Amino acid sequence: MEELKERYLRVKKRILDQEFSRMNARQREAIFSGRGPLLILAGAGSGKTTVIVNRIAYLLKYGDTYHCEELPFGLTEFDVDLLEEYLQNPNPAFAERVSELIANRPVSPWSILAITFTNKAANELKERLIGTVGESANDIWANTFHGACAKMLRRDIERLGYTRDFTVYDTDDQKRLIKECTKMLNLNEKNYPVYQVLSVIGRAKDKLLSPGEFAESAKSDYRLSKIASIYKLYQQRLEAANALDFDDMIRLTVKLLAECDDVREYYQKKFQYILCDEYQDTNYAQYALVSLLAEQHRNLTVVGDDDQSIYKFRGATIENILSFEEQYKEAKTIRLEQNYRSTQVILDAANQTIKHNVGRKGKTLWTENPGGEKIKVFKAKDEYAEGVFIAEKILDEVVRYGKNYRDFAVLYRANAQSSAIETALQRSGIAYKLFGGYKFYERKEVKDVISYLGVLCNRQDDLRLKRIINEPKRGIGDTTVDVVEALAVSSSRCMYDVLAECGEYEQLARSREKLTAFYSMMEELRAKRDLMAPSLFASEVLSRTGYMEFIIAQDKADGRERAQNIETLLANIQNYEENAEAPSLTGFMEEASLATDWETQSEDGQYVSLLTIHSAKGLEFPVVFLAGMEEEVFPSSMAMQNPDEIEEERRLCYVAITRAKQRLYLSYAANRRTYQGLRMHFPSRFLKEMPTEYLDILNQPEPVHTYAAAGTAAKAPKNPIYNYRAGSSLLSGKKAPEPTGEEYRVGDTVQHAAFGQGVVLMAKKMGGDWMLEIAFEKTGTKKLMANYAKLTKPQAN
DNA sequence: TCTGGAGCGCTTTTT
DNA sequence: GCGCTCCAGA
Repeated sequence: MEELKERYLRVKKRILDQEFSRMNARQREAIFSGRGPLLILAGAGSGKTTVIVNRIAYLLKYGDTYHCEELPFGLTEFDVDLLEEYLQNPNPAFAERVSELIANRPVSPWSILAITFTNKAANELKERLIGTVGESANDIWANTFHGACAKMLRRDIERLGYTRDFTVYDTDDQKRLIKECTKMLNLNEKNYPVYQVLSVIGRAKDKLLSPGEFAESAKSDYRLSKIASIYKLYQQRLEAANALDFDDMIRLTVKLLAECDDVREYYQKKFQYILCDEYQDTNYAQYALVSLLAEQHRNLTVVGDDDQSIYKFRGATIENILSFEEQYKEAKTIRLEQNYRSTQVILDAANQTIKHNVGRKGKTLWTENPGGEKIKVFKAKDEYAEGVFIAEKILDEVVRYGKNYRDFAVLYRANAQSSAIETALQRSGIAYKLFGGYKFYERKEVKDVISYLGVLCNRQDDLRLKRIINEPKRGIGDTTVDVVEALAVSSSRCMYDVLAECGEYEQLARSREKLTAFYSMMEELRAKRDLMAPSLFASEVLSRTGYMEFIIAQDKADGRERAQNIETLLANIQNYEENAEAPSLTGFMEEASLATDWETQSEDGQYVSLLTIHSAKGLEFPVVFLAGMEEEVFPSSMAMQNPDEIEEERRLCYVAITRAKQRLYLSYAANRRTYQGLRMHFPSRFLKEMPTEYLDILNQPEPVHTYAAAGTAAKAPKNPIYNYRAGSSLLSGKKAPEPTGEEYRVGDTVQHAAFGQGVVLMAKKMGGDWMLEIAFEKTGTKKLMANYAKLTKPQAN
């Protein structure tokens, strides 16, 4: 008997090892690691997602069997013989019986919760799960944090005093509401700019601070306590509107689980295994959520990499990963350091770059892929030329290496950078797909339609009611709207309810007719809401409200495009209807508010991907272009004041580099148009941080007049990238300015009495003087007026 | 109540 | 370069 057990356990492990033999030993350890908390410290490209997918596949098929010492009931010698035979010669005919013999209480798909951050990552995970375990993967909860929370809230939010028809407010809605609150409190919008207030409130919510708690903590700070009062009002308004912002979705789910024992127990029991990807990017609220859910089974797997923490701005705290072992004393930690994605050259460049960060745990990635091509660096004269370079290289690679469009990604720091690249790709006829950016659901006309539908689902939504009550124009002006709102506030009702009884109010006498007409139209539509399919209902709304007509009638240049966007919206609703299990209008609205780039899944994929580095996180591409490698672009000018933020930018750079499997192109523009106008740009410090031995400078800049030409001994760094040239080519086309006084051009070297020597980044003629932006060698970038600052130009030539 | 024009300040990154 | 706000005028 004893012998049988030993034989069984040995052969079981060997079969499992064999089945997962494509994984390395560390990865297998992670996959087979049984119950209990597990921390996987996974470097970029170390097969993190593969481990998650395989771990889930293992759990579904075998349960936690690898370390299990029990024998299956009624195991016979014959069974063990079969297993041993199968190990030597895996005959598919016996596969099922073998699984049966090996498995130990397989886990059901619906008992697994896998959480990611971005939609893109969630979709990727879902697809790979379906590819690995088949259709049963659809029952796995593989969602973003917000997606998972929305699911839980739809079910039980009534316990918190909201109704199930709650609306999800996006950032634009949030901003409008905050603006209103700021005004209501008689605070000056200049002193309390929306985006600042928004971020303070967001950070408070990330920490699960209620308005009261936040006010308490902000007591000693006048400004913060004012913001606390905005927060308080904002939250009241949200609740009155039966609306949740993104942060509320997490916060309220935590609240729901903390306050309702039965709900908590339900999910704690349900989710036997919880896996959380990108754990380094979780904030406190998300940490609390995961902890609560995992409390009972304690089968929590978190995966993370401190070098890839790039969401500090959103309240992410690295402590969550650092303290994991403390929180779960029995936790097991596995480090994955072997990289399967990139070539050694790419890895070395990434390692060298991230080494410049002080605050990190330290980790060295290695790979068995030796060598690799050098990283190609290109200097473009401006952002459009950068796009042209990328387009040319893509076509070149397609021809030379037989690559498909889908093998390429163009990454950039900020969405605004995409347009020049798009133009170039379009002109070259390259199919591309833009991820994120100006999101479809943020377009005015789309948002208007969504607002109509929103009010029709959730009558309490004053914010959206105000948006559409006079769109198209119905003669209901601001004054009337203000009166309705005031009446609503004073009677603690919503504006829609006031409209219902507008006949009773003396103040509304003049606009009564118009208000009633609007109200009865909305009521008529509301009555039809549940009788029609969502897409049909939406078209009905469009025609009945006159909105579609209104859009078409605007025969502006973008009228067609707007109409088309609305058509797309209708198509999306239809598409949702066909795919959702139980389609409903609210269901659609939820998807619309969360899934920003959802239409991406269902395409054939023959396109180049254009996306920000943030949204490229967790993805990989054979060939990566990293555009805009310039100071003030990347690192972003917003981050340059603060060393901590520079480190975050550097981690972002690390993420970007490590997306590439085979080849990496870095490009930068000597001149770039931003909203500040055309400006000269310096190459990014991150380029300088990469050892030149890994770089292949594609266009050796011609010998140029740099600092040296201006009289200073050659101080230019040895790295050839730093031989920037006066980027005057773009400006030189202009007429020569009249010869009075000194002329300034971008790229000129100038001397200032106090600041020393510098290079002109931007020059604008203003009156008789010049407004200059100058990068001084010692003191950094300054804006000055030329005459006032008494600049001199050392004579060159 | 609606429209148009001037003026200003702004966007980093995601859900 | 854009979008928002403010203000004047119909």
